[in-house]
Amino acid sequence: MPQDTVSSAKLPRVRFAPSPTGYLHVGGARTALFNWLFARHTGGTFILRIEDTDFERSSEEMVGGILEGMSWLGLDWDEGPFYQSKRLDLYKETAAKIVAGGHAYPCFCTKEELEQRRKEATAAGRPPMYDRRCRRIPKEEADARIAAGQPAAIRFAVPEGGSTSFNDAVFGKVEFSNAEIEDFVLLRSDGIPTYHLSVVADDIDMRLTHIIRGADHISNTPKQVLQYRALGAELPIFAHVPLILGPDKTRLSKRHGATSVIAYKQMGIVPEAFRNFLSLLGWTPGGIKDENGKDREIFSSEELIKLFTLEGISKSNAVFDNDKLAWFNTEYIRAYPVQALLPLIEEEWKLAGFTATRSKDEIAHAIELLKPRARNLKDFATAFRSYFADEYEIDPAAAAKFLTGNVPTLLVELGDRYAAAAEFTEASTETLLRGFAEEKGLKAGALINGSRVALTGQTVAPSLFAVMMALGQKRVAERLKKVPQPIA
RNA sequence: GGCGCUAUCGUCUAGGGGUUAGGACGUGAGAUUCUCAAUCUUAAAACACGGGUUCGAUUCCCGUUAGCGCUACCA
Repeated sequence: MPQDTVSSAKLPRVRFAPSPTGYLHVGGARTALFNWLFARHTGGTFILRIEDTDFERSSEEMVGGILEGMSWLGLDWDEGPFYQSKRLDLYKETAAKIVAGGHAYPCFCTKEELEQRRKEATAAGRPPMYDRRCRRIPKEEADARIAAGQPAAIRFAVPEGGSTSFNDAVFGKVEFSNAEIEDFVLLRSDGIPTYHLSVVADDIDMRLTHIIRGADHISNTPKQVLQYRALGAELPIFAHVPLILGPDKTRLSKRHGATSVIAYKQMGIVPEAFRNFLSLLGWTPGGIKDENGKDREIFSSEELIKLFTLEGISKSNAVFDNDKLAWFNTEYIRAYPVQALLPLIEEEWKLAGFTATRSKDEIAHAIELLKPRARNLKDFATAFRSYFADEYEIDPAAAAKFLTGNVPTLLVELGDRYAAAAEFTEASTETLLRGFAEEKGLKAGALINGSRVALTGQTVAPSLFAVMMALGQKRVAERLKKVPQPIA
């Protein structure tokens, strides 16, 4: 046995820390997924932390939405959810420690004053950074003003010279001149921490080892590094993940359509498909070949966990491609065993207020038949309705294409033949139809296509005789006899 | 504007000092003729630009351009 066995203290601890100011969006979900994958890959701990210190914009409802999205994606966490709103004491203590160390000071400027000065600075072409005027207030005076009840925010005293850098696991060394970093607010005058303080306080308190988050946080990182130093805490490893963009290459937002993860569920996307698709946005296992020597794209959760590394994260932003997601979805639906698909389909039926009037076996048979042609779970409640219930619409376009001439009339007669047929197998139904077509002197194809529309209401369907087997003799006969006749 | 980051087909990406620059999605064409958004075959499609370094750069370095991010008592 190696004497230096892995102690649990060494295992990675990571977190997903959404702000409940909206539903779980695609970008957040991807961040959560990467953290989860990393934790599961390394045997580490995945923590969920709700960053709800913006009381005006946060809501419990949004927390519920985020949790719902996480569970839909199958991302389970080991600790939490922790709520920052319940940990305010920790932030106050942390701020006090930074002040005590001489790295922060009270600031008496009001929000209005600051805004005014910022406006002036911008107008004058100067950088709109805080001018640090309160930093020069003597300690006695500051103490006196606080004692007198004047509200004060706590600002971090950023070093005047030099630079602050960190080694990012994705981007490498990133350096910022301290002159570019303003004396940011740690604690607001009402005692509520800002993001800058609460992340650091929590990340230290929760003993996080790796901070995997969106690249939009790169610019914030030096502010956090400064606090780690002021607190004498060990720096975690930062890994910034490139952003997900819309088709127009701007940051993905509502303008691009669905951004909430739950919206994809509602569109009939299978969670594993979504997860697989998301995992490959901004990350690559590095050219894993399939048996044909082609790069693989379909990976099970287990494979993803096994393959995931921080090194595989790419540096450039990725565009969210709905077409590719749709492809993953069809691949997953196709590959799913019926038994796995059934509960998902049943949920769709429920949502559509639909009741399948079929036996379990008939349902399973139909699903198996339909899987290769499904684009999403919704299809089973809409386009494929005729396989599961007897009320269904005939697509007018399909009727216009194939229920023409004397075909409808002949289909009625064909219905009688099927009703009277002694045998009803895939082979026998085909023989019967082809014989009937020959007898009537027209191409079998015309009757096949017409039958398909009459039987399913659709032009997209499996092989007609397979469809007949799924429907059964009685329904085939009835539906053919009920085929709508052309009005003229 | 300032600061930071990035740059391979339309999109996701593999690759990496010498390659016919590979795959996938999407798109085009053909096949199947029992339809189809299914299936099969096939085609078009990329190293942003300019300088270096080098025998040789798509690959390494610098610059330009473009894109994105940050620039709050939001997170």
